[in-house]
Amino acid sequence: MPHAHSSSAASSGGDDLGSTDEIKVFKDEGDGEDEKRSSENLLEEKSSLIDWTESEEKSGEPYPGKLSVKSDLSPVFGKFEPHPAAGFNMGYLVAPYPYPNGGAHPLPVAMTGKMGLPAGGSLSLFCPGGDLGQPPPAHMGIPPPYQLDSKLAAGLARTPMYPFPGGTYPYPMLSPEMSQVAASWHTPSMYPISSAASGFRSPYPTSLPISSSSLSSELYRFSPTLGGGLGLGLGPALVPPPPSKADLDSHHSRYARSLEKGNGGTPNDKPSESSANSNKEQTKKPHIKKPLNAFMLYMKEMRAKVVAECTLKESAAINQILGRRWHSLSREEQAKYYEKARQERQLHMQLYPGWSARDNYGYGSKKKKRKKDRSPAELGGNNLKKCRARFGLDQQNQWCKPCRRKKKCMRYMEALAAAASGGDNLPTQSPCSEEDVKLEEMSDASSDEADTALNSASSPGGLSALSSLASPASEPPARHPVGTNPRDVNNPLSVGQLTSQSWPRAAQPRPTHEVISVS
DNA sequence: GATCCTTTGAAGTTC
DNA sequence: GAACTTCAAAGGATC
Repeated sequence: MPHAHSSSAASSGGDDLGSTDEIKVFKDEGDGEDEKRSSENLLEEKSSLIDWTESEEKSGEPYPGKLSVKSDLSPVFGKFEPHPAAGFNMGYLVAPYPYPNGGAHPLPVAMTGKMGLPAGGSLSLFCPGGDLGQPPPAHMGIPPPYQLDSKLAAGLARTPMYPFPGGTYPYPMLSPEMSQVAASWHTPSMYPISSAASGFRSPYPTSLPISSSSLSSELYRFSPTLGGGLGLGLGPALVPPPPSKADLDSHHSRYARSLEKGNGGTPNDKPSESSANSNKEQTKKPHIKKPLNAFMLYMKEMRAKVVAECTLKESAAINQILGRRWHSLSREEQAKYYEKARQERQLHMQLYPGWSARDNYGYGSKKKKRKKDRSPAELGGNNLKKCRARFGLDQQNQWCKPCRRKKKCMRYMEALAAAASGGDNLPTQSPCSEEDVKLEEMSDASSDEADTALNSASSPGGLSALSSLASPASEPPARHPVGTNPRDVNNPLSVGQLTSQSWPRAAQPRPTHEVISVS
Protein backbone atom coordinates (compact mmCIF):
# COMPACT_ATOMS: atom_id res chain seq x y z
CA MET A 1 0.00 0.00 0.00
CA PRO A 2 1.48 3.22 -1.05
CA HIS A 3 0.86 5.04 2.05
CA ALA A 4 2.24 2.20 4.07
CA HIS A 5 5.15 2.24 1.77
CA SER A 6 5.58 5.92 2.07
CA SER A 7 5.39 5.70 5.80
CA SER A 8 8.08 3.14 5.95
CA ALA A 9 10.05 5.06 3.43
CA ALA A 10 9.73 8.12 5.50
CA SER A 11 10.80 6.34 8.59
CA SER A 12 13.76 4.86 6.86
CA GLY A 13 14.96 8.05 5.38
CA GLY A 14 12.28 8.49 2.82
CA ASP A 15 14.61 8.62 -0.11
CA ASP A 16 12.74 6.21 -2.16
CA LEU A 17 9.58 8.09 -1.66
CA GLY A 18 10.98 10.65 -3.94
CA SER A 19 11.39 8.09 -6.61
CA THR A 20 8.27 6.25 -5.82
CA ASP A 21 6.60 4.77 -8.78
CA GLU A 22 3.88 2.26 -9.16
CA ILE A 23 6.24 -0.59 -9.71
CA LYS A 24 7.92 0.02 -6.47
CA VAL A 25 4.70 0.35 -4.67
CA PHE A 26 3.29 -2.80 -6.09
CA LYS A 27 6.37 -4.80 -5.58
CA ASP A 28 6.60 -3.76 -2.02
CA GLU A 29 3.10 -4.87 -1.45
CA GLY A 30 3.20 -8.15 -3.08
CA ASP A 31 2.75 -10.34 -0.09
CA GLY A 32 -0.55 -11.00 1.44
CA GLU A 33 0.61 -9.69 4.75
CA ASP A 34 1.26 -6.32 3.32
CA GLU A 35 -1.99 -6.37 1.48
CA LYS A 36 -3.89 -7.02 4.64
CA ARG A 37 -2.01 -4.38 6.45
CA SER A 38 -2.40 -2.06 3.55
CA SER A 39 -6.13 -2.35 3.50
CA GLU A 40 -6.32 -1.59 7.14
CA ASN A 41 -3.93 1.23 6.82
CA LEU A 42 -5.73 2.61 3.86
CA LEU A 43 -8.97 2.81 5.71
CA GLU A 44 -7.10 4.43 8.52
CA GLU A 45 -5.43 6.76 6.12
CA LYS A 46 -8.68 7.65 4.48
CA SER A 47 -10.28 8.53 7.75
CA SER A 48 -7.23 10.53 8.53
CA LEU A 49 -7.61 12.27 5.25
CA ILE A 50 -11.17 13.12 5.95
CA ASP A 51 -10.33 14.32 9.38
CA TRP A 52 -7.38 16.17 8.10
CA THR A 53 -9.21 17.64 5.20
CA GLU A 54 -11.91 18.96 7.40
CA SER A 55 -9.56 20.33 9.97
CA GLU A 56 -7.07 21.55 7.47
CA GLU A 57 -9.68 23.49 5.64
CA LYS A 58 -10.45 25.25 8.84
CA SER A 59 -7.01 25.68 10.23
CA GLY A 60 -4.75 25.43 7.24
CA GLU A 61 -2.69 22.78 8.93
CA PRO A 62 -0.91 20.35 6.69
CA TYR A 63 -1.69 16.70 6.84
CA PRO A 64 0.28 15.31 9.74
CA GLY A 65 3.33 13.46 8.69
CA LYS A 66 2.90 14.43 5.10
CA LEU A 67 3.94 17.35 3.08
CA SER A 68 1.29 19.84 2.42
CA VAL A 69 -0.39 18.81 -0.73
CA LYS A 70 -1.97 22.14 -1.12
CA SER A 71 1.27 23.98 -0.97
CA ASP A 72 2.92 21.92 -3.61
CA LEU A 73 0.72 21.97 -6.57
CA SER A 74 3.24 23.00 -9.11
CA PRO A 75 2.11 21.27 -12.22
CA VAL A 76 4.64 19.07 -13.84
CA PHE A 77 4.34 18.29 -17.46
CA GLY A 78 6.17 15.85 -19.58
CA LYS A 79 7.98 13.94 -16.95
CA PHE A 80 7.22 11.75 -14.09
CA GLU A 81 8.29 13.95 -11.29
CA PRO A 82 7.81 12.59 -7.85
CA HIS A 83 5.20 14.54 -6.12
CA PRO A 84 5.55 15.18 -2.44
CA ALA A 85 2.11 13.76 -2.09
CA ALA A 86 3.06 10.69 -3.95
CA GLY A 87 2.80 8.48 -0.96
CA PHE A 88 -0.55 9.80 -0.15
CA ASN A 89 -1.56 9.73 -3.72
CA MET A 90 -0.52 6.22 -4.23
CA GLY A 91 -2.10 5.25 -0.98
CA TYR A 92 -5.38 5.99 -2.47
CA LEU A 93 -4.69 5.15 -6.04
CA VAL A 94 -2.47 2.20 -6.00
CA ALA A 95 -3.93 -0.17 -3.58
CA PRO A 96 -2.41 -3.60 -3.61
CA TYR A 97 -3.67 -5.88 -6.20
CA PRO A 98 -6.45 -7.59 -4.38
CA TYR A 99 -5.96 -11.19 -5.17
CA PRO A 100 -8.53 -12.74 -2.96
CA ASN A 101 -6.65 -15.92 -2.51
CA GLY A 102 -3.39 -14.23 -1.80
CA GLY A 103 -2.04 -15.26 -5.10
CA ALA A 104 -2.11 -18.96 -4.46
CA HIS A 105 -3.47 -20.77 -7.42
CA PRO A 106 -3.23 -24.39 -8.35
CA LEU A 107 -2.09 -23.73 -11.85
CA PRO A 108 1.14 -22.04 -11.08
CA VAL A 109 2.01 -24.85 -8.73
CA ALA A 110 1.64 -27.34 -11.47
CA MET A 111 3.47 -25.09 -13.81
CA THR A 112 6.26 -24.57 -11.38
CA GLY A 113 7.01 -28.20 -11.53
CA LYS A 114 7.14 -28.01 -15.24
CA MET A 115 9.29 -25.02 -15.15
CA GLY A 116 11.79 -26.97 -13.21
CA LEU A 117 12.18 -29.45 -15.96
CA PRO A 118 15.40 -29.21 -17.84
CA ALA A 119 15.10 -27.73 -21.23
CA GLY A 120 15.21 -30.37 -23.82
CA GLY A 121 18.35 -30.08 -25.80
CA SER A 122 20.37 -27.15 -26.82
CA LEU A 123 19.01 -24.24 -28.64
CA SER A 124 20.19 -21.83 -31.13
CA LEU A 125 19.09 -18.77 -29.37
CA PHE A 126 18.35 -15.48 -30.89
CA CYS A 127 16.99 -14.18 -27.67
CA PRO A 128 19.81 -14.30 -25.19
CA GLY A 129 17.86 -12.33 -22.67
CA GLY A 130 16.75 -15.14 -20.48
CA ASP A 131 14.36 -12.82 -18.78
CA LEU A 132 11.78 -15.50 -18.40
CA GLY A 133 13.64 -17.60 -15.97
CA GLN A 134 11.51 -16.36 -13.19
CA PRO A 135 8.97 -18.55 -11.50
CA PRO A 136 5.63 -18.96 -13.13
CA PRO A 137 3.00 -16.38 -12.43
CA ALA A 138 1.34 -16.66 -9.10
CA HIS A 139 -1.52 -14.58 -10.31
CA MET A 140 -2.86 -16.65 -13.09
CA GLY A 141 -6.53 -17.04 -12.77
CA ILE A 142 -6.91 -13.94 -10.75
CA PRO A 143 -8.79 -11.11 -12.31
CA PRO A 144 -7.68 -7.54 -12.09
CA PRO A 145 -9.13 -5.65 -9.19
CA TYR A 146 -11.86 -3.97 -11.10
CA GLN A 147 -13.12 -7.28 -12.30
CA LEU A 148 -13.31 -8.87 -8.94
CA ASP A 149 -16.53 -9.89 -7.54
CA SER A 150 -17.77 -7.17 -5.33
CA LYS A 151 -18.01 -9.57 -2.45
CA LEU A 152 -14.43 -10.57 -2.84
CA ALA A 153 -13.38 -7.05 -3.24
CA ALA A 154 -15.38 -5.86 -0.29
CA GLY A 155 -13.18 -4.34 2.27
CA LEU A 156 -10.28 -4.03 -0.04
CA ALA A 157 -8.81 -0.70 -0.47
CA ARG A 158 -9.50 -0.31 -4.11
CA THR A 159 -13.15 -0.97 -3.91
CA PRO A 160 -14.37 2.52 -3.22
CA MET A 161 -12.19 4.03 -5.86
CA TYR A 162 -14.04 3.43 -9.02
CA PRO A 163 -15.90 3.41 -11.19
CA PHE A 164 -16.81 6.98 -10.69
CA PRO A 165 -20.40 7.11 -11.53
CA GLY A 166 -21.25 9.70 -14.03
CA GLY A 167 -17.70 10.83 -14.22
CA THR A 168 -17.80 12.36 -10.81
CA TYR A 169 -14.68 12.51 -8.86
CA PRO A 170 -14.47 10.23 -5.89
CA TYR A 171 -13.56 12.84 -3.34
CA PRO A 172 -16.89 14.21 -2.38
CA MET A 173 -15.53 15.19 0.96
CA LEU A 174 -12.99 17.48 -0.54
CA SER A 175 -13.39 21.09 -1.31
CA PRO A 176 -13.28 22.06 -4.96
CA GLU A 177 -9.73 23.14 -4.50
CA MET A 178 -8.79 19.89 -2.92
CA SER A 179 -10.58 18.02 -5.60
CA GLN A 180 -8.23 19.58 -8.00
CA VAL A 181 -5.37 18.46 -5.88
CA ALA A 182 -6.83 15.01 -5.68
CA ALA A 183 -7.09 14.92 -9.39
CA SER A 184 -3.38 15.38 -9.60
CA TRP A 185 -2.98 12.46 -7.28
CA HIS A 186 -4.80 10.24 -9.61
CA THR A 187 -2.65 11.22 -12.47
CA PRO A 188 0.68 11.60 -10.87
CA SER A 189 2.09 14.94 -11.77
CA MET A 190 1.13 14.52 -15.35
CA TYR A 191 -2.39 15.62 -15.97
CA PRO A 192 -3.31 18.91 -14.47
CA ILE A 193 -7.00 19.12 -14.38
CA SER A 194 -8.29 22.49 -15.22
CA SER A 195 -10.62 24.14 -12.83
CA ALA A 196 -13.34 23.69 -15.35
CA ALA A 197 -12.63 20.04 -15.51
CA SER A 198 -11.81 19.48 -11.92
CA GLY A 199 -15.18 18.06 -11.34
CA PHE A 200 -14.92 16.22 -14.61
CA ARG A 201 -18.05 17.88 -15.71
CA SER A 202 -16.50 19.85 -18.43
CA PRO A 203 -17.11 18.24 -21.75
CA TYR A 204 -13.61 19.01 -22.95
CA PRO A 205 -10.41 19.56 -21.15
CA THR A 206 -9.01 22.99 -21.28
CA SER A 207 -6.25 23.66 -23.66
CA LEU A 208 -3.00 24.17 -21.91
CA PRO A 209 -0.07 26.25 -23.01
CA ILE A 210 2.53 23.57 -23.04
CA SER A 211 5.32 23.22 -25.44
CA SER A 212 5.51 19.90 -27.11
CA SER A 213 9.11 19.53 -26.12
CA SER A 214 8.12 19.15 -22.51
CA LEU A 215 5.51 16.57 -23.13
CA SER A 216 5.73 12.90 -22.82
CA SER A 217 4.96 11.16 -26.03
CA GLU A 218 2.07 9.51 -24.30
CA LEU A 219 0.46 12.85 -23.94
CA TYR A 220 -0.32 12.64 -27.56
CA ARG A 221 -2.24 9.48 -27.32
CA PHE A 222 -5.56 11.12 -26.86
CA SER A 223 -4.55 14.56 -27.81
CA PRO A 224 -6.34 16.09 -30.71
CA THR A 225 -5.03 19.43 -29.63
CA LEU A 226 -1.44 18.63 -30.11
CA GLY A 227 -2.00 16.59 -33.14
CA GLY A 228 -4.46 18.61 -35.01
CA GLY A 229 -4.38 21.96 -33.38
CA LEU A 230 -7.92 21.70 -32.29
CA GLY A 231 -7.26 23.21 -28.94
CA LEU A 232 -8.84 20.46 -27.00
CA GLY A 233 -6.45 19.45 -24.34
CA LEU A 234 -4.04 16.87 -23.19
CA GLY A 235 -3.89 13.17 -23.31
CA PRO A 236 -2.53 10.70 -20.88
CA ALA A 237 1.08 10.09 -20.20
CA LEU A 238 1.13 7.01 -18.20
CA VAL A 239 4.04 5.08 -19.47
CA PRO A 240 6.87 6.72 -17.76
CA PRO A 241 10.05 6.51 -19.75
CA PRO A 242 10.48 9.94 -21.22
CA PRO A 243 10.38 9.76 -24.95
CA SER A 244 13.16 10.53 -27.27
CA LYS A 245 12.61 13.31 -29.69
CA ALA A 246 12.11 10.82 -32.45
CA ASP A 247 9.56 9.04 -30.37
CA LEU A 248 7.82 12.26 -29.66
CA ASP A 249 7.79 13.24 -33.27
CA SER A 250 6.55 9.85 -34.22
CA HIS A 251 3.62 10.07 -31.88
CA HIS A 252 2.99 13.60 -32.81
CA SER A 253 2.87 12.93 -36.46
CA ARG A 254 0.82 9.81 -35.96
CA TYR A 255 -1.87 11.64 -34.12
CA ALA A 256 -1.52 14.58 -36.39
CA ARG A 257 -2.23 12.30 -39.29
CA SER A 258 -5.11 10.84 -37.43
CA LEU A 259 -6.59 14.21 -36.94
CA GLU A 260 -5.70 15.68 -40.23
CA LYS A 261 -8.45 13.50 -41.46
CA GLY A 262 -10.71 15.33 -39.11
CA ASN A 263 -13.01 18.09 -40.09
CA GLY A 264 -12.02 20.37 -37.31
CA GLY A 265 -14.76 19.28 -35.04
CA THR A 266 -14.34 18.49 -31.45
CA PRO A 267 -13.03 15.12 -30.48
CA ASN A 268 -16.23 14.50 -28.74
CA ASP A 269 -18.32 14.98 -31.74
CA LYS A 270 -20.47 12.03 -32.39
CA PRO A 271 -20.99 11.00 -35.92
CA SER A 272 -24.01 12.77 -37.11
CA GLU A 273 -26.91 10.96 -38.59
CA SER A 274 -26.10 12.22 -42.02
CA SER A 275 -22.45 11.33 -41.90
CA ALA A 276 -23.00 7.92 -40.44
CA ASN A 277 -23.86 6.64 -43.84
CA SER A 278 -20.79 7.93 -45.47
CA ASN A 279 -17.54 6.14 -44.88
CA LYS A 280 -15.66 8.93 -46.45
CA GLU A 281 -17.09 11.44 -44.13
CA GLN A 282 -16.77 9.11 -41.26
CA THR A 283 -13.06 8.76 -41.73
CA LYS A 284 -12.80 12.49 -41.58
CA LYS A 285 -14.09 12.54 -38.08
CA PRO A 286 -11.53 13.16 -35.42
CA HIS A 287 -10.51 9.87 -34.04
CA ILE A 288 -10.08 9.45 -30.36
CA LYS A 289 -8.40 6.18 -29.85
CA LYS A 290 -9.23 3.72 -27.21
CA PRO A 291 -7.14 3.78 -24.11
CA LEU A 292 -4.62 1.03 -24.06
CA ASN A 293 -5.29 -1.97 -21.95
CA ALA A 294 -2.74 -3.54 -19.69
CA PHE A 295 -1.38 -5.88 -22.27
CA MET A 296 -1.12 -3.18 -24.86
CA LEU A 297 0.85 -1.06 -22.49
CA TYR A 298 3.07 -3.99 -21.77
CA MET A 299 3.56 -4.65 -25.45
CA LYS A 300 4.38 -1.09 -26.14
CA GLU A 301 6.98 -1.11 -23.47
CA MET A 302 8.51 -4.44 -24.25
CA ARG A 303 8.29 -4.64 -27.99
CA ALA A 304 11.57 -2.97 -28.63
CA LYS A 305 13.28 -5.29 -26.24
CA VAL A 306 11.90 -8.37 -27.88
CA VAL A 307 12.69 -7.04 -31.29
CA ALA A 308 16.24 -6.45 -30.23
CA GLU A 309 16.56 -9.83 -28.62
CA CYS A 310 14.93 -11.84 -31.29
CA THR A 311 15.95 -9.99 -34.41
CA LEU A 312 12.36 -10.28 -35.43
CA LYS A 313 10.42 -7.37 -36.65
CA GLU A 314 7.22 -8.98 -37.64
CA SER A 315 4.67 -7.84 -35.15
CA ALA A 316 2.55 -10.92 -35.22
CA ALA A 317 5.48 -13.04 -34.13
CA ILE A 318 6.56 -10.49 -31.58
CA ASN A 319 3.08 -10.38 -30.19
CA GLN A 320 3.02 -14.11 -29.74
CA ILE A 321 6.17 -13.94 -27.76
CA LEU A 322 4.91 -11.04 -25.77
CA GLY A 323 1.71 -12.87 -25.08
CA ARG A 324 3.62 -15.72 -23.55
CA ARG A 325 5.83 -13.40 -21.61
CA TRP A 326 2.83 -11.54 -20.38
CA HIS A 327 1.60 -14.68 -18.73
CA SER A 328 4.98 -15.36 -17.30
CA LEU A 329 5.01 -12.05 -15.52
CA SER A 330 4.63 -12.02 -11.82
CA ARG A 331 1.42 -10.71 -10.47
CA GLU A 332 3.14 -7.60 -9.26
CA GLU A 333 4.48 -6.91 -12.67
CA GLN A 334 1.15 -7.45 -14.30
CA ALA A 335 -0.54 -5.40 -11.66
CA LYS A 336 1.64 -2.51 -12.64
CA TYR A 337 0.23 -2.61 -16.12
CA TYR A 338 -3.31 -3.15 -14.98
CA GLU A 339 -2.94 -0.08 -12.87
CA LYS A 340 -1.52 1.92 -15.71
CA ALA A 341 -4.33 0.79 -17.91
CA ARG A 342 -6.84 1.72 -15.31
CA GLN A 343 -5.34 5.16 -15.07
CA GLU A 344 -5.37 5.46 -18.82
CA ARG A 345 -9.03 4.60 -18.93
CA GLN A 346 -9.76 6.94 -16.12
CA LEU A 347 -7.95 9.79 -17.71
CA HIS A 348 -9.50 9.06 -21.03
CA MET A 349 -12.88 9.15 -19.40
CA GLN A 350 -12.01 12.47 -17.83
CA LEU A 351 -10.76 13.95 -21.04
CA TYR A 352 -13.54 12.68 -23.20
CA PRO A 353 -16.55 12.12 -21.02
CA GLY A 354 -18.81 11.53 -23.93
CA TRP A 355 -16.53 9.19 -25.76
CA SER A 356 -17.45 5.61 -26.16
CA ALA A 357 -15.61 2.71 -27.69
CA ARG A 358 -18.59 2.49 -29.91
CA ASP A 359 -17.51 5.73 -31.53
CA ASN A 360 -14.56 3.94 -33.03
CA TYR A 361 -16.51 1.02 -34.35
CA GLY A 362 -16.13 1.00 -38.03
CA TYR A 363 -13.56 3.71 -37.95
CA GLY A 364 -11.46 3.56 -41.04
CA SER A 365 -14.43 2.37 -43.02
CA LYS A 366 -14.35 -1.15 -44.32
CA LYS A 367 -11.31 -2.37 -42.51
CA LYS A 368 -11.39 -5.31 -40.18
CA LYS A 369 -14.00 -7.15 -42.08
CA ARG A 370 -13.41 -10.71 -41.15
CA LYS A 371 -14.78 -13.86 -42.43
CA LYS A 372 -18.07 -14.50 -40.84
CA ASP A 373 -18.49 -17.75 -39.08
CA ARG A 374 -20.95 -19.97 -40.70
CA SER A 375 -23.89 -20.63 -38.54
CA PRO A 376 -24.32 -24.04 -36.92
CA ALA A 377 -27.57 -24.35 -38.75
CA GLU A 378 -25.64 -24.08 -41.93
CA LEU A 379 -23.28 -26.86 -41.08
CA GLY A 380 -25.29 -28.85 -38.64
CA GLY A 381 -24.21 -31.64 -36.38
CA ASN A 382 -24.06 -32.22 -32.68
CA ASN A 383 -20.35 -31.69 -32.62
CA LEU A 384 -21.01 -28.12 -33.48
CA LYS A 385 -22.51 -27.51 -30.13
CA LYS A 386 -20.57 -25.34 -27.85
CA CYS A 387 -18.99 -26.96 -24.86
CA ARG A 388 -21.42 -25.48 -22.45
CA ALA A 389 -24.32 -27.05 -24.24
CA ARG A 390 -22.42 -30.15 -25.10
CA PHE A 391 -21.06 -31.15 -21.73
CA GLY A 392 -23.07 -29.11 -19.33
CA LEU A 393 -22.00 -27.03 -16.41
CA ASP A 394 -21.10 -29.98 -14.24
CA GLN A 395 -18.57 -31.26 -16.71
CA GLN A 396 -16.58 -28.16 -17.25
CA ASN A 397 -13.41 -30.15 -17.22
CA GLN A 398 -14.50 -31.35 -20.63
CA TRP A 399 -14.82 -27.87 -21.97
CA CYS A 400 -12.23 -26.51 -24.28
CA LYS A 401 -10.14 -23.71 -22.95
CA PRO A 402 -11.69 -20.90 -24.90
CA CYS A 403 -15.07 -21.95 -23.66
CA ARG A 404 -13.90 -21.74 -20.11
CA ARG A 405 -12.52 -18.43 -20.99
CA LYS A 406 -15.76 -17.40 -22.54
CA LYS A 407 -14.24 -16.90 -25.91
CA LYS A 408 -15.03 -18.74 -29.04
CA CYS A 409 -15.46 -22.39 -28.49
CA MET A 410 -12.44 -24.15 -29.87
CA ARG A 411 -14.23 -27.40 -30.51
CA TYR A 412 -17.00 -25.52 -32.13
CA MET A 413 -14.61 -23.70 -34.35
CA GLU A 414 -12.69 -26.87 -35.11
CA ALA A 415 -15.86 -28.51 -36.15
CA LEU A 416 -16.69 -25.56 -38.27
CA ALA A 417 -13.29 -25.58 -39.87
CA ALA A 418 -13.44 -29.29 -40.45
CA ALA A 419 -16.85 -29.03 -41.90
CA ALA A 420 -15.80 -26.19 -44.09
CA SER A 421 -12.52 -27.50 -45.44
CA GLY A 422 -11.15 -30.40 -43.52
CA GLY A 423 -7.73 -28.77 -43.48
CA ASP A 424 -5.33 -29.16 -40.62
CA ASN A 425 -4.82 -26.31 -38.31
CA LEU A 426 -1.29 -25.71 -37.42
CA PRO A 427 -0.50 -23.29 -34.77
CA THR A 428 1.74 -20.45 -35.51
CA GLN A 429 4.32 -20.75 -32.86
CA SER A 430 7.25 -18.56 -32.57
CA PRO A 431 9.16 -19.05 -29.39
CA CYS A 432 12.06 -16.78 -29.20
CA SER A 433 14.29 -17.43 -26.29
CA GLU A 434 14.97 -20.61 -24.44
CA GLU A 435 12.53 -19.37 -21.88
CA ASP A 436 9.94 -18.86 -24.53
CA VAL A 437 10.45 -22.42 -25.62
CA LYS A 438 10.16 -23.56 -22.05
CA LEU A 439 6.99 -21.65 -21.66
CA GLU A 440 5.65 -23.31 -24.70
CA GLU A 441 6.67 -26.78 -23.57
CA MET A 442 5.36 -26.10 -20.16
CA SER A 443 2.05 -25.01 -21.45
CA ASP A 444 1.78 -28.02 -23.67
CA ALA A 445 2.80 -30.52 -21.06
CA SER A 446 0.79 -29.05 -18.30
CA SER A 447 -2.28 -28.35 -20.25
CA ASP A 448 -4.19 -31.20 -18.74
CA GLU A 449 -3.34 -30.30 -15.21
CA ALA A 450 -3.83 -26.72 -16.00
CA ASP A 451 -7.16 -27.38 -17.53
CA THR A 452 -8.32 -28.96 -14.35
CA ALA A 453 -6.84 -26.26 -12.27
CA LEU A 454 -8.37 -23.63 -14.38
CA ASN A 455 -11.81 -24.95 -13.99
CA SER A 456 -12.19 -22.97 -10.87
CA ALA A 457 -10.60 -19.88 -12.20
CA SER A 458 -11.85 -17.05 -14.24
CA SER A 459 -9.33 -14.47 -15.00
CA PRO A 460 -8.03 -12.85 -18.10
CA GLY A 461 -4.58 -13.86 -17.09
CA GLY A 462 -5.22 -17.37 -16.05
CA LEU A 463 -7.35 -18.89 -18.68
CA SER A 464 -6.02 -16.90 -21.49
CA ALA A 465 -2.60 -17.96 -20.48
CA LEU A 466 -3.16 -21.38 -21.84
CA SER A 467 -5.75 -20.68 -24.36
CA SER A 468 -3.48 -18.24 -26.01
CA LEU A 469 -0.87 -20.93 -26.21
CA ALA A 470 -3.22 -23.45 -27.50
CA SER A 471 -3.45 -24.13 -31.13
CA PRO A 472 -5.55 -21.52 -32.76
CA ALA A 473 -7.62 -24.24 -34.21
CA SER A 474 -10.35 -21.92 -35.05
CA GLU A 475 -9.95 -20.71 -38.54
CA PRO A 476 -6.54 -21.60 -39.85
CA PRO A 477 -4.93 -18.45 -41.02
CA ALA A 478 -5.00 -18.03 -44.72
CA ARG A 479 -1.42 -16.91 -44.57
CA HIS A 480 1.33 -16.75 -42.06
CA PRO A 481 3.27 -13.70 -41.17
CA VAL A 482 6.97 -13.90 -41.60
CA GLY A 483 8.50 -15.75 -38.76
CA THR A 484 5.37 -17.49 -37.73
CA ASN A 485 4.61 -19.92 -40.45
CA PRO A 486 5.93 -23.27 -39.31
CA ARG A 487 5.59 -24.67 -42.75
CA ASP A 488 7.54 -22.01 -44.46
CA VAL A 489 10.97 -23.54 -44.62
CA ASN A 490 12.18 -20.73 -46.79
CA ASN A 491 11.17 -18.08 -44.42
CA PRO A 492 14.34 -16.64 -42.96
CA LEU A 493 12.46 -15.26 -40.03
CA SER A 494 10.67 -18.43 -39.25
CA VAL A 495 11.27 -19.14 -35.66
CA GLY A 496 11.24 -22.75 -36.52
CA GLN A 497 14.45 -22.04 -38.23
CA LEU A 498 15.70 -19.63 -35.71
CA THR A 499 15.24 -22.08 -32.92
CA SER A 500 15.43 -25.64 -34.01
CA GLN A 501 13.93 -26.71 -30.69
CA SER A 502 10.90 -24.71 -31.24
CA TRP A 503 9.43 -26.94 -33.85
CA PRO A 504 6.45 -28.01 -31.92
CA ARG A 505 4.75 -30.58 -34.00
CA ALA A 506 6.65 -33.72 -34.78
CA ALA A 507 4.25 -34.56 -37.52
CA GLN A 508 5.40 -31.64 -39.50
CA PRO A 509 8.47 -31.84 -41.72
CA ARG A 510 11.27 -29.90 -40.30
CA PRO A 511 13.26 -27.51 -42.34
CA THR A 512 16.17 -29.07 -44.06
CA HIS A 513 18.51 -26.46 -42.71
CA GLU A 514 18.26 -26.27 -39.01
CA VAL A 515 19.48 -22.84 -38.20
CA ILE A 516 20.23 -19.83 -40.18
CA SER A 517 21.54 -16.61 -38.99
CA VAL A 518 19.44 -13.54 -39.35
CA SER A 519 20.94 -10.25 -38.63
C1' DG B 1 -3.27 1.88 -49.87
C1' DA B 2 -6.09 -1.27 -47.34
C1' DT B 3 -6.09 -5.27 -44.85
C1' DC B 4 -4.10 -9.27 -42.48
C1' DC B 5 -1.55 -11.29 -38.84
C1' DT B 6 -1.05 -11.90 -33.67
C1' DT B 7 -1.58 -11.04 -28.77
C1' DT B 8 -4.78 -9.53 -24.36
C1' DG B 9 -8.18 -6.77 -22.40
C1' DA B 10 -12.03 -3.49 -22.40
C1' DA B 11 -16.20 -2.42 -23.97
C1' DG B 12 -19.46 -2.67 -27.26
C1' DT B 13 -23.43 -5.41 -29.61
C1' DT B 14 -26.40 -9.40 -30.35
C1' DC B 15 -29.38 -12.92 -28.99
C1' DG C 1 -26.13 -12.87 -19.05
C1' DA C 2 -23.60 -15.58 -22.37
C1' DA C 3 -21.54 -15.18 -26.67
C1' DC C 4 -19.55 -12.68 -29.92
C1' DT C 5 -17.23 -8.51 -32.16
C1' DT C 6 -14.38 -4.53 -32.48
C1' DC C 7 -10.51 -1.90 -31.39
C1' DA C 8 -6.43 -0.53 -29.24
C1' DA C 9 -0.22 -1.21 -30.92
C1' DA C 10 3.13 -2.78 -34.10
C1' DG C 11 5.23 -3.37 -38.76
C1' DG C 12 6.10 -6.66 -42.40
C1' DA C 13 3.43 -9.29 -45.75
C1' DT C 14 -0.05 -9.63 -48.99
C1' DC C 15 -3.62 -8.38 -52.15
